[in-house]
Formats: sequence, structure tokens, C-alpha cells
Amino acid sequence: MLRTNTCGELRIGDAGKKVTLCGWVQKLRDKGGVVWIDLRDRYGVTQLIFEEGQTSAELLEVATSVGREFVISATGVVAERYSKNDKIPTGDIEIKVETLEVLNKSKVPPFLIEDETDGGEELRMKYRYLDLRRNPVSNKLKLRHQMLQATRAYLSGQDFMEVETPVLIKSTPEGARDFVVPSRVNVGEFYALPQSPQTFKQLLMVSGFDKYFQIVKCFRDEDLRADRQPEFTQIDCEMSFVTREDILEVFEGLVRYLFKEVKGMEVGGFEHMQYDDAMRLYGSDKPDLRFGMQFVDLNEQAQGKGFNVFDQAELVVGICAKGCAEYTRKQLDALTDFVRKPQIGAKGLVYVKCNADGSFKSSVDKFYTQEDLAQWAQKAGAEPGDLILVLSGDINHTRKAMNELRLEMGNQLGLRDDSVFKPLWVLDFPLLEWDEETSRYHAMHHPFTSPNKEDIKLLDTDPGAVKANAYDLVINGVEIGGGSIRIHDRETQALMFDHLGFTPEEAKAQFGFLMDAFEYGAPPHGGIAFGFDRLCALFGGSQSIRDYIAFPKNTSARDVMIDSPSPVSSDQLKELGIKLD
RNA sequence: GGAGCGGUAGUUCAGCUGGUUAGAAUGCCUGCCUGUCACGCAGGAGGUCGCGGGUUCGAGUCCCGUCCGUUCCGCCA
Repeated sequence: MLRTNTCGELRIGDAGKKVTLCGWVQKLRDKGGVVWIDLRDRYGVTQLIFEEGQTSAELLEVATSVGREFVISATGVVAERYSKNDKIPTGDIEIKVETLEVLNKSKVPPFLIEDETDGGEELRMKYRYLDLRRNPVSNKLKLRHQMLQATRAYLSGQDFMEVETPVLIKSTPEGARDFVVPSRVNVGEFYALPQSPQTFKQLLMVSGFDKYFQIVKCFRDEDLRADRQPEFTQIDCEMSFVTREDILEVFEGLVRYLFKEVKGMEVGGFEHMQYDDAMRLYGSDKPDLRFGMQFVDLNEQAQGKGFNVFDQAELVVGICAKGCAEYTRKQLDALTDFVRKPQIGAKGLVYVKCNADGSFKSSVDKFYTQEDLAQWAQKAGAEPGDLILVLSGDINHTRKAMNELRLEMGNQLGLRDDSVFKPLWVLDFPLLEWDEETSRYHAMHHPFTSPNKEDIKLLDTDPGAVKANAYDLVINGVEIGGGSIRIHDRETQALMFDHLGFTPEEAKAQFGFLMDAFEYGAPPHGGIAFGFDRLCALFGGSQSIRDYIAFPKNTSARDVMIDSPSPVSSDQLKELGIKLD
């Protein structure tokens, strides 16, 4: 070993010991007669000292010549400091250096390698290996490491077996765009990278591995977001001979275990909510339950009073913002601008101020009496001092816009606290979703999801009303995981493909292997997959998953550090039988 | 594919209704300093104002186009 200790472990009790430390020069402070170097590794920072009179002139010369991020090895004696630093764990001691070796030089780094850096996102990604030297960043990967270990410990402890499934698989048109990989051996043919190991884990159930999990990379060639990367990690799980409730119980257990092990937290009971209720009360299939502000249907109260906008609306919906009656004109205008942004798309915003004296002031006073508004307030549960915000229009758009407004108000009122966690199971999703573009239904979850038994008869008459045996885990408004009880017989699976617009031939070509397998004793089964990067970000209190990935891609799906993707040589293309335009 | 915001020193940013030599902080370099730890003090170097075009006597600033970054919408079974 080149070192006897790390830069984070020496304490006052080690005084007098001769040690050798290795690390990076974080900072050099030359006070004239005394020189200090802060030496950093991933365990901490230890101060080295060189002193005129006690340190040889040659050594002082070397010490003052090192620059930031030089890699050095220093040997010396641990000594108690004259003036201590209570801000760092090693602040009571320093190393009186006797020999110092420069193991490697460093160019001046393009940004400060300190907790508070001056580097912007773009630059830090280009020099990600330097960014990862910073504690706040490496701590996030440490959290990820703990999450990985705890996940394996829990699932393995519950008799789940981790099985690896192939990465070079087969492209299918359903779902997200595939990343495709050309085959040299089979010229003109392509593999696809898995969007998830879905079919493989179901085949493992047929094989009798009744509890499977895998922490696995998945790939989707879609546009990126702060919480979406083209390659991401799932905790992928499947179980046989279970009901939906069994699955919810086991994986609620996993999430509780992670909170306990990694954050030392006991989280409250996981709420259960019907998809329909989530949409009705929060306008979202992933409501943030850290605060209330539920939607209130005001159709009955607001319609028929001569206000055309409301009278013609399919839905008039309000939320009550506690204590916001004092909002200024400027603040209300800002909220109006917010809902009118193209991404949100509301035409306008109606407000009702519930004044402290019991009167009401609204933006639609022309059409409504004080008694009318009192009814709104009663329906919305608004008290004097509160503000009611109302949107109207067709049901889907209005709910969506109100969801955004609710979240914005939650932000403004500080109701979305990073340190509070409200897990929620959303249940009974629709099986199918109408796609305007292709004018057909597609599977809301995926085509292997089983319909609720009692709804199967509706498949022919009212496909949109069929509920699926599917569930999502939502925490603080973030979709953390989703799964379903699967179809496990050939007939139902064929029926499903039929309703999704597959011809029998297409179904056979793409998923024949699965339907064949179902004919050899497939057990009833179901499972779930968690977005592991999102779970880490949530635990770390961050919106963006990028910080929790060692080498992430930017919003153009590029790795700016290695500069990929990149062209390949014409020889490579020729070998693969690929011609570019 | 669409919308918003951004691109000025190594870095993070300021730069007003267009006006003479484009600033600050930090980093970097040099010198001084024996208890610093955001060390301090003095001095210095450092700029294709993303790129292209236009308006103007004059453009970092206004207009058009374009590239890049980022957030969101679409998309993500």
C-alpha cells in the first residue's frame, strides 16, 4: 500500500503516529514561514504542515511548488494543532510532513473541486471525472450504492433470485422507440436493446423461478428530461402464485426497508387510491399527497348564472389555497400567466378571494352574487382568508391544467417539503387508452397486463372502460414504480393482441415465443418495476436523476465527455451491410 | 416536432433607452507575510461578447437566421 491511512480517519488519539497519506491537493495556504496543504481523498481532508526551521528548505521548496489537484504522498507525524478547526472531523490534528512525493501533476482544473463549485452543469459534465471528486457529487453515488446493496439484501432475504436477462434482444413496435444494434453475422438484421426485461421475466415464471429480481439497465430512444435518460436502471421484479395484494405488500416492504436502512426513516402507511379518484381529485395519475388542495367540482354552483365561459364548460373545477386571500393583483396576474402558458394551455383563471370580513371578491363579480360565491366557498371548504382558484373547459385539459396550478401553489406555499415522504399506490388503471393519432386503442401499461376479470366482457362493447389489474407506486408526485398482474394463458393474450390491433400473424411473429410458453404450464404471476434512478433522486431530495448517475447524458442524448454518439468508419458500415444517405 | 430561458475573461455573472478604452467576483501568475483553514496584503496577465447576416455614423446591446445548453409540452407500451 502506498498509504497507511485515508485523509478522513486520523484523530487526536492518533497524535505521535507516523503515517503516510495519499491524495489530491485541494488547497495550499502559504503564510510565509508556514505552509499548509489540504489533502483530499474520498474519505475526507487532512491538513499537512510545513514550517520554516522545522522543515528542510528543499522540502519547503517542493511543498510550495505543488498545484491544485496534484496527486501527492506525504509521510510525517500526526500532531495536535495549535489552532483547531471544528468544521472538519480531522480538524484537531495535522501532519508534520517529513517527506513528500509528487505522484502526478495536474493541470489547473477548469472549475473549483470543492463542495461549492463555480462550475456550471455543462462544464462539469464534460469533466465529469473531476466533478465526481467533489463530495456532494460522490455522496450521491454513495447513496446509490447503499440503495443497491439494501435492495439486494431485502429481496435476496425474501428468497428472490437475481437472474440476468439478455441485452441484445428483439425489436417490437409497441411502446417506446427501440435502440437498435446491427448484426454483423446476420447482415441486414438488427437486435434491439431492451426497454425492460418484461417478456424474459415472464418466461422465468414459466420456468418456475417464482420470485425473480434484477437490477438492470433498460433503454428507450425517446426525448430526455430531467428525470429521463435513454439508459436507466430498473429494479425489475416478478412473482408467481400471488395476488395484487401480495405484490403490494412485498414491495411496500422493500420501499419501507430502503427508507429504514438508507435514510433511517419510518414512513407512514402507503395510501391506496383508485386511478379514477386520482384523476378526479388531483387531475393526475401521480398525485403529490404531501399537501391537500383537492379539486372541487363547481359545475352545479357555477353554471346557469349567465357566465358563458362556465356555462359552456364540461368541467368547472376549483382548488382552495389556504390563507391566500391577500394575494395582490400582481400575484394573481402571474398565476393567470402561469396557467396560460402554452404547456398548460388554460384560457384564463377565475379567482374568489374570501375576505376576512366574510365578504367575497372575485374576478367574475359581474355574474355572481355574494350568496353564489358563498356556495362556492362552502363547497370548496374555503374560510375567510382563503383564495379559491377556478379553471374550466373540457374535462381532460382542465384537470391537467389544474394539476399544474395545484403543484405550483404547493410550491409557492412551501407545501412540497423534500424531507417529507408520502407514498401512494394508484390502483385500477384503465387497460386501454385511445390513441388519436393512430385511431386505435393501445395498452396503457403494456399488452401483458391482465384485465380485471369482471371487465373482460366490456372489451367488445366499451374497451375504454375496462380496468386493468395494474398499479403504480407514486411518492411525492413522482412515479417510482409500476406493475401488474399478467395474462398467463394463450387465449387471453391473443384476445389482448387482437384488441390492440395486431393481426394473429403479427402477434405470432412478435410474441409467439411468449404465447407458446403460456401453453406449457404458465403459473399465474405478476410483478413490478421500479425506476431506480428516480428512487435515488427522491431519496436524495433532488428532481434530477442525472446527479445519481455516474456518467449521464445531456438533453440531446449525448455524452459530452466521451463525445458519443459518433460516426463509425466506412469499413465498419460495410461489414454490417449498412449504407448511409 | 413545439414553447420558454440562457450563451460576455479559465469559471460564475453584471453590462440600462445603441455611444468612445467591455466590468466584478473568483481562479491563474509574481512578490510579501510563522497558525492558516473562504487566510491576508500588493501587483499582473487574461475577451472571436456562440456563429452568420442585416439596420445604423456607431451593435455585447436592436432585427433575421443558425448552432449549442437547459426546462417544459408532444413523446416515454
